[in-house]
Amino acid sequence: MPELPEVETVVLSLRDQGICGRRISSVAVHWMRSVQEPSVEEFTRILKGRTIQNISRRGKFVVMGLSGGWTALVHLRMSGRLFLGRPADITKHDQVLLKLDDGRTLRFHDTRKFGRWRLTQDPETVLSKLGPEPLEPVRDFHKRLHAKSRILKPLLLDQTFIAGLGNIYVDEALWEAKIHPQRKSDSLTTSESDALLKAVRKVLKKGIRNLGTSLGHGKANFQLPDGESGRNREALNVFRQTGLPCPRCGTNIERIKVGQRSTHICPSCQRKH
DNA sequence: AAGTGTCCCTGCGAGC
DNA sequence: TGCTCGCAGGGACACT
Repeated sequence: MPELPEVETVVLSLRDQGICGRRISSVAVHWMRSVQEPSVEEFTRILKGRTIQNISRRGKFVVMGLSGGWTALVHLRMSGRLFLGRPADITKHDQVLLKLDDGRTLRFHDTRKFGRWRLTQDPETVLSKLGPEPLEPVRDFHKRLHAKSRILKPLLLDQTFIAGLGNIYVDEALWEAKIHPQRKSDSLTTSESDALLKAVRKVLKKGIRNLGTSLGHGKANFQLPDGESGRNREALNVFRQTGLPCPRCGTNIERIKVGQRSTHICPSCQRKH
């Protein structure tokens, strides 16, 4: 499940492989709903002939700046991947294909078909709704936690509160900060809020260093654009570690439900009260 | 305002 | 072996 570190890894990798400056020579959309806006016809017509000028990340969005003032926003959701490869590599679940002028093809591969592309001249309409970037200076984190009375985990997953976190890194951060996911956001002390933000940064940076987390058994859900998979899975402390000893205290990790999401905690380190 | 339920999808593991 | 079934999960949206 691509979260901030996985999206960052994809962006850096595509940039590293020289995607910037390449011209899109043709476009093919195999699953219509992979394109959220505009219509598939317009999407294809507008993209064709444009140059990819830059690529970056905002929250979990891949942001591609194109010639002529257009921007492509790609959200990978559950299973989306972006590969740069030869046309011969094309496989079953490639939903959107951009053929480039150097002979390579940018492939949007998405087995579960939840991923979405948007092509817009005003990306801020979408991006301005996102909360702050956790790896940049975050102002008034404690104050913002106390401005609401929300259950902590769903709040951290809310992209308008803070951008880029998903199920994996929220569980890891809450464990790191020794805070129970069902605590109310306005119950945290200032030192707990500080510890939480530090923990969020720590787990995200570690995820990026490890080139992302690949899950699944054998088949990686997340892969780098060149087909390699991240190695952060081995670095996880609680996520999908149910029944295994907590690396800090040895108590068995438990799996609970918080807001319909499976959640992993150490019942000794993370107390509700 | 905060929380719950439903939908979108496919692959996988469990149970028979 | 081969089938069905339920689950996972980010985000949008309707509803309470």
